[in-house]
Amino acid sequence: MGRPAAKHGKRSDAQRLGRDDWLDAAFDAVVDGGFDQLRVVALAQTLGVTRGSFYWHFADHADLVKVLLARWQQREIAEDLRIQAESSDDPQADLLRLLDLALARGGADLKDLRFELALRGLGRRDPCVAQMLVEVDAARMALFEAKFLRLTRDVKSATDLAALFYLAVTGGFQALARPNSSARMADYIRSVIADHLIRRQAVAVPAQA
Amino acid sequence: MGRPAAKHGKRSDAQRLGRDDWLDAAFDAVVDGGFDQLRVVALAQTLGVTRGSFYWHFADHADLVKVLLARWQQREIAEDLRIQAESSDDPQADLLRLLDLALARGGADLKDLRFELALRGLGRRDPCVAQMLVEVDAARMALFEAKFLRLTRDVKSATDLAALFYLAVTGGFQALARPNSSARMADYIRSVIADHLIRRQAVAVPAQA
DNA sequence: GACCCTCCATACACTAATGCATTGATGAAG
DNA sequence: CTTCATCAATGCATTAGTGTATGGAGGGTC
Repeated sequence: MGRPAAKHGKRSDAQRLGRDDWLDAAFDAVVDGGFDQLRVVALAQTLGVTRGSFYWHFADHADLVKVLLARWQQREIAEDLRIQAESSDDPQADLLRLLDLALARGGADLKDLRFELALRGLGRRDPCVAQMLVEVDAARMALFEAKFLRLTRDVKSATDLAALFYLAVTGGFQALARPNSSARMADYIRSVIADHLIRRQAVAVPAQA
Repeated sequence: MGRPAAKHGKRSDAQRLGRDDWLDAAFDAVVDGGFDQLRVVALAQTLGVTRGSFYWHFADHADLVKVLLARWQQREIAEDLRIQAESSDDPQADLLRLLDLALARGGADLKDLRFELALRGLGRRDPCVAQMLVEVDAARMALFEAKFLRLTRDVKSATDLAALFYLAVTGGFQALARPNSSARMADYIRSVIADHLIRRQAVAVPAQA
């Protein structure tokens, strides 16, 4: 069954594990199982080592979660900055690109998307996590508002559209993250949001006013 | 600490528990904690009895979940029919009422809303639960589509608007179910959806065509 | 008052998972 | 070659939670 091959310290084959290996495994475990199913025994098994290794890298289970969350937030901030830098002079195209990016998070297996939903589940109980999510949401909303503002030239409707846009995307997460969710579904959600919340607003500003 | 007051069969005071008492307690436990935190020991403690009682009413933990899910689905179907019966001749007013109903689920503490989110979390892993949710969603969508169809008179846009409406409402669940979610937030979400997805469509059909 | 049905307590066995201490292997630096 | 930091295995103690068997207590019924 592929057990550790020998008794004691047998891992000379250069697949020694680092902190990130554990974090990656934890990420995957959360993706399909949620934070409540995060078990260090399970991680150790998938990594092919015993728990003894874990407690060298992390203080305890809570520490793992803390670090995992911190890493996610860091990446989220980085992603945010990256997107902000890639802003073009066509807000409509930018919004469509943002929409694609959001609905395809984590590639075909939607890992990032599922992770974020698990995270929001955790945030429903842990006020600290909830606070983090509020900040992330605020940052994203700021992005959307800026884009919509250049489309509509009106603060009120830009704010509203950004909110509605984010609500719909969040709702789309729910729909896409379930098993057997087809790619057709993703395309439909994408087209509906694009048609009714992005392209429709463009009639007010023909090309670039 | 208010222990059972004596040793053995001390519950003559007419607070003998029935199956529904356990289900109600389980519902509350899921509302704040999710399905993964559902523990029969915890339920027994909140009900002031030992687990011995539980295993009289239910075969095991899985049985509890099964029955709880069935009861939820039944109530959901009943609610659906009730709403369908209360249909007026003003689709716009109906939609606004539906919106209010959806965003206020479970009263001020949003119990139903939080339960449904926990359920969707479960559905992400259990294909059987996912299937049930698909059916519930389809039923709700049918309702929305019917209303929007009377507003827009166009099948395509009615379908799209219903989908977008449901996406936004689902997204609203996420935003409202977190701790410290203000009533102002609920009002804002409600107004945004109403303004942009319901009232805006009414210009196409002035009063009743 | 014998009988049964419903609900609950108690006790026990079992599993899963954590946390920690100790020991051991490995490779790099000196 | 020794030393040292890093990573991993093992074993043990502990906790939490489940499931089950058994034996009631209480009340209704004939």
